[in-house]
Amino acid sequence: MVSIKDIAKQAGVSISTVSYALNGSPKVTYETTSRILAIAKALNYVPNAAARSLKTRETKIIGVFLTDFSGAFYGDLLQGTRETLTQKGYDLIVCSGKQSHRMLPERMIDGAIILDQTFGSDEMISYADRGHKLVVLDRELSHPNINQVLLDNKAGAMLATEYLIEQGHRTLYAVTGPSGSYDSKQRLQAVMQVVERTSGVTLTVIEGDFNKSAGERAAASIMADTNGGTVSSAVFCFNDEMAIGMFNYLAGNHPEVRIGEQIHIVGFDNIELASYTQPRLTTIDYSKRKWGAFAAEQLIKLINGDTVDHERIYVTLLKGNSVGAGK
Amino acid sequence: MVSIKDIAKQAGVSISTVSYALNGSPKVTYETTSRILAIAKALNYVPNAAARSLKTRETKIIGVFLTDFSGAFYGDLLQGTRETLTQKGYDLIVCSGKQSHRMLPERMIDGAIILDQTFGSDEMISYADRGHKLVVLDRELSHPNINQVLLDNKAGAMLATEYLIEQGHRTLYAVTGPSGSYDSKQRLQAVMQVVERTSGVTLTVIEGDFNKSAGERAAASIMADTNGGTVSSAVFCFNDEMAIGMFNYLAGNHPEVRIGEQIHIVGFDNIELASYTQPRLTTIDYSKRKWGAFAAEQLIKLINGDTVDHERIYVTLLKGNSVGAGK
DNA sequence: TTGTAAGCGTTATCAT
DNA sequence: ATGATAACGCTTACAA
Repeated sequence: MVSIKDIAKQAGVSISTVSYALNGSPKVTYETTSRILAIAKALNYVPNAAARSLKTRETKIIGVFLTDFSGAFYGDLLQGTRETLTQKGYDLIVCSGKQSHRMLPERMIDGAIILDQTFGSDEMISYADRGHKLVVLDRELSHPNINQVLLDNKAGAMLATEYLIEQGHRTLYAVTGPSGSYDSKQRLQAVMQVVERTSGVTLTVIEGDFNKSAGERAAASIMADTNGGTVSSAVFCFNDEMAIGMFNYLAGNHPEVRIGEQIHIVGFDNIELASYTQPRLTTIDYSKRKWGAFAAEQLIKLINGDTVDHERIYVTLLKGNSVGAGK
Repeated sequence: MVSIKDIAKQAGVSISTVSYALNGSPKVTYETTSRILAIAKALNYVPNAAARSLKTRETKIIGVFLTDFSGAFYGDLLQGTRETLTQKGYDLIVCSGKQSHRMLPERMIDGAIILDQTFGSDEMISYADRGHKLVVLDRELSHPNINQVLLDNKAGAMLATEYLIEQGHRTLYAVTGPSGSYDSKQRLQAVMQVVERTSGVTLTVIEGDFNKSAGERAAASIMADTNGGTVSSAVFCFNDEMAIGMFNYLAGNHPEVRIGEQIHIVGFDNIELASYTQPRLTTIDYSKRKWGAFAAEQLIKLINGDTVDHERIYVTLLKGNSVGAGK
């Protein structure tokens, strides 16, 4: 491995001069600087990150922590994050799994953006207490070193529920996320709020887990409830994944039940797949890229010691054909 | 930041004893070890990655480099990689973009798995020359420090082409990837080989780029060619993404043309979306998880100085309903 | 303008 | 069984 020491030797100067030169310090003559740069290039010199960050106590790398790499959902978010970070002079790495948590306390990254239910809040707080900077995307967490960038879940859930009611539906179902999910809790609260202030509406809550299989199970249960779709029903799945599971189940087991006629379905997230369902899924849309970009921005501010308010990502109702008018 | 120095002071021992104790060396008494461990925990001690890897010259982290984070395609691959790496005591980070290339030469990672067309082969070779270990998933590269784990592109392309011919189709189209793509080149070669040894088959090659839009353009061009689908045609899209672009274009612009009847389509990759197309896309399938796992395994072997042969991922034809019999 | 030297937090060799 | 100490490659006062 070639180090600044080797360059110094070659150039006949001291290592500090080399260091200054490499970092473009004006303290070194243009002449020596360019000579040193030339030698560095000739020797194929590459700085050693470990040595540098041992000294500077920063790595210029931000970590994004996800539950898994299933991607479909995260692509745009990461793209948005990366763009912003690049522009601020930071690099981005994506991590998943308990093992990789160490990257933050061990200082391999300068900060973390977290969208990972399995990441403990207490764990995060203990990191924050030690001075590490975090942005959370999936929970509320109050700490000077933690910022939140959250979806406007309540607005989304209200939009969805009100739309179903507006369309004349009175037999509502809500398929939730896993019990620990902040997003799911928020959505359910909003749904109940809307239902409570509307008379004549019945709501059945079905516990799900944000996976396709939960959507299938929910569909089965609803079919049992509604006499095989004879009674019309309107379902708000708390994410698109489950809505699609529901589509699949119905297509496979009840081909006679038509979505948007006997059963009406709304999702949440507007994932890519949602635009390929037949009929097109009605869902809650928001800019995943902006979400990622905001998170990055907030994190950099935290790192720079700027004050930051929590951010909120606004959502809209995207009307597809999976919801029709109630009779 | 609390360091082993602090622990040493508290415990009234030297830093070397602390270091040994923390690393579970048998040189230190069980007594002192447990005392030191207790103090470390009490002080909330976390080792500093930079300092350690400055000394040990390793980070126990592997980087996977992708063209982008669009995920849909990479989820399983990364999952497979991560499982294998975890088992071998390594962590995984996912990187994308030119910026992040520095991680390898700067020794922030112990090795790299590369599936990124934009990563220069010459760049990789220069890294390999300096002793860095790489596994490439998207090109052939001969170097003692580089291993390849490649798809069996030829087999896949042959399966697809032969199937189309077998089904009685004679007017074939091939929609390729971008000109630089190794996978695309391999597939095209195999297609041509099959076509050349079969009489009465005409092949038209349409240049694509692995994106949906290329599939749309190709569809338009084929429609023009075949008098709006009046003449039957059979298309091998070199990936599913383009095949789906083709589905979209046809659904939007030629609803009267039925896939699997007037036009027959085969894809490559069997991405998740492929199972949602109507009709189900016929495609070339392979285990993405196994691909990732192999790559990880090979890389660890390289790092350990073991000898490694190149690996190959086998593929199969997955029959959907997007190809029917030719008349 | 350039050099000297201390120090970042570890590991590991050599003494004791 | 434990301690002193050098070293890893770099940054940065401070001195010259």
